[in-house]
Amino acid sequence: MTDARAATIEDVARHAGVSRAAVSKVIRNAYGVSPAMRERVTAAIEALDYRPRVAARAMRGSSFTLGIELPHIGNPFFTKIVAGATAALQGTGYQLIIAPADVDGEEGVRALGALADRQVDGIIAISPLVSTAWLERLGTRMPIVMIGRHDRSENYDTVTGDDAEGTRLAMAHLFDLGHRRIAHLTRSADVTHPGSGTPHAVRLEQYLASMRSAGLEHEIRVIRTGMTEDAARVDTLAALDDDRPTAIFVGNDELALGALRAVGEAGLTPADVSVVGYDDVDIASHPAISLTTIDQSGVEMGDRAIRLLLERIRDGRIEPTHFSVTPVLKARASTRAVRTG
Amino acid sequence: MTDARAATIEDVARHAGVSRAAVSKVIRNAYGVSPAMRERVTAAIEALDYRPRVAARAMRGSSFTLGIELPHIGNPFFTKIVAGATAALQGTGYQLIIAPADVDGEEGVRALGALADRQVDGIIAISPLVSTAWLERLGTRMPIVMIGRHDRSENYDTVTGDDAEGTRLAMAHLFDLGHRRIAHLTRSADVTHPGSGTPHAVRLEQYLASMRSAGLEHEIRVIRTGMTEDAARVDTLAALDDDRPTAIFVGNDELALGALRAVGEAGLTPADVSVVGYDDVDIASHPAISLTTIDQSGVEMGDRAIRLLLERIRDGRIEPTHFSVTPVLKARASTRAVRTG
DNA sequence: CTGAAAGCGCTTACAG
DNA sequence: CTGAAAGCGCTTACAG
Repeated sequence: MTDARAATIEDVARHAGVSRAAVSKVIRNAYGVSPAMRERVTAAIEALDYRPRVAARAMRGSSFTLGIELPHIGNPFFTKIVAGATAALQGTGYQLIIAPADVDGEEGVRALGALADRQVDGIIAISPLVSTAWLERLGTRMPIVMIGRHDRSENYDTVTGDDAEGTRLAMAHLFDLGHRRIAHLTRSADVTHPGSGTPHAVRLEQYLASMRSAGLEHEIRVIRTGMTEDAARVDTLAALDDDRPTAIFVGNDELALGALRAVGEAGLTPADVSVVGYDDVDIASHPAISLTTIDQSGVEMGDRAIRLLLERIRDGRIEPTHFSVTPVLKARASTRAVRTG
Repeated sequence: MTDARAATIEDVARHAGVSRAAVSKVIRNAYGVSPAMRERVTAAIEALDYRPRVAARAMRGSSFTLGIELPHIGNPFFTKIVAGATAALQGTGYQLIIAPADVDGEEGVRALGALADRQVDGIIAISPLVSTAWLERLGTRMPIVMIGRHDRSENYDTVTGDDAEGTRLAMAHLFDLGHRRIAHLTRSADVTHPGSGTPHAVRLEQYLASMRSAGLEHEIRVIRTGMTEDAARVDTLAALDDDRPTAIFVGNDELALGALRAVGEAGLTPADVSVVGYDDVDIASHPAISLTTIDQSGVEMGDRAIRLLLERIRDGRIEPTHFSVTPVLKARASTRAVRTG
């Protein structure tokens, strides 16, 4: 009835006939509380349906909230990372909040800043488009795990896939199938800046290296596109010209789905143009899609990122840790032996 | 250098030689600030790289944060809702945080509670598995928009698809193709409880009604499954027995993809067993998938939910509003005319 | 083991 | 237009 405002710690203390400090201790499971007091307080909490305000707690202690910055919520690979993180958080008392940075590339700073402003106890940043210096500064303020990028720092942990190795696997697979004219479809130049350490940068560099060491420098062809499947479809379609490649190594699965769509729309099949993706999102294994790709276990990445964060928060770890997952080739029907003619 | 702790409003006030109240007014763009003072404060904010702590603001005013509860982050339809919401938030000064409830059905309460504990200024709840009474109580405390469920309340807004109409479109399409033996693949009984108003409940009821009014009561077959594509694959496979249906109307696209996979694994094609989904997720239109489905515009739902929330927060609207999007049939290759034999 | 008091960083009336 | 003071709901030393 008199539901006007939710109970506060003051209400609970009064109801139980104890001090606010005592209630606080019970809530936090702190030492120095008699069983009798614990019982009375617990009963009062129950009776008043009391829940501590996170904002008030955050002012003095911690917010029991971990934040994850998502560059593009439409990408199912990121979704797998979040699923892994969510599962790892079960029973820890911490809550995950996601800050989507969907709109454009510059939004990463905003999303990360928004998490910091909310006093989260730690942040997972997925291949954020911010400078190492910026992230390092944030890392002095709170625990950070960066997923994806290969640049390291004393101030934050990293969880990465071995993108060079993954790319080598993909290229070797195509070479084995007899392909020589292999194009690479990747994001715009600002995401693949050499030395930036982004997954896309590393994959591009290794693509170039693999082509060169196979003596195929003259066959190198880099196609640029945006962040979405549809952008990839449009840009692939434009690249299926007279001089078209026999295979395309694509920077990630979401873009590879667009490339596959383009191949179909051009009246071709994987027998004409093979497509390899990267990530192994769920739909890649669907028989109708059957996309050859590199599995880099997003679930494990999310799980690991949470563990690293909790180590810093609860165990007080300071030294940076760098964890790497091993990529695995998933050969499927979207890659075929090159036509001999 | 002395980056020990981030600047507070006190630091800014001192730097600018004004009171904290003055800084607060400038931040909030409140009335009664001379241009000169505004300029000095702005300069000080810039110089100190000051950002107000959200937790502190939330204690007195608002958190400028909106929360969205996601039942299952793996479902790309929910992802579209989030994308619509994110876009609608651009330039409003509000930030969206997502609370995933991925783990199991009961997690909805936890996720919603977590958002409430964080003093968000408003909440979007996607078909939450909580009672109307529970949600109503929450609605007295903060603005709420519920997406999906058809139950209404004086205390919150709703954004729904016309699930009965969408189901009618799907069933009419199958009838037109000559199907009679049409099964319905849906979630477990606790999600389709009659009268609960969940989308799955409404779709199930309309499936039954459509079958009955077509004189096909004896062909009714309801197959139950879990929340994931893989669960749907397994349960569909089990249903492709000697007495198998010629068509399956599936509760949503994610499950329909699993059903499609099962059809393939059973050595059949849509020419043997047609499949209709619901939602029109992106991959449904991929030529290799080509899933017939009902488009209910998740992006528009997310956009609308944000607008309704902001109306309550900023304009002080009190009367509940109910918004419905109109479903559209997307007929594709996963539905074929029934074989005459 | 228990509690009174200070303080976290803001906003909000209220004086001036 | 400007500022001093109270207060939001917690946690944290510090006494007792």
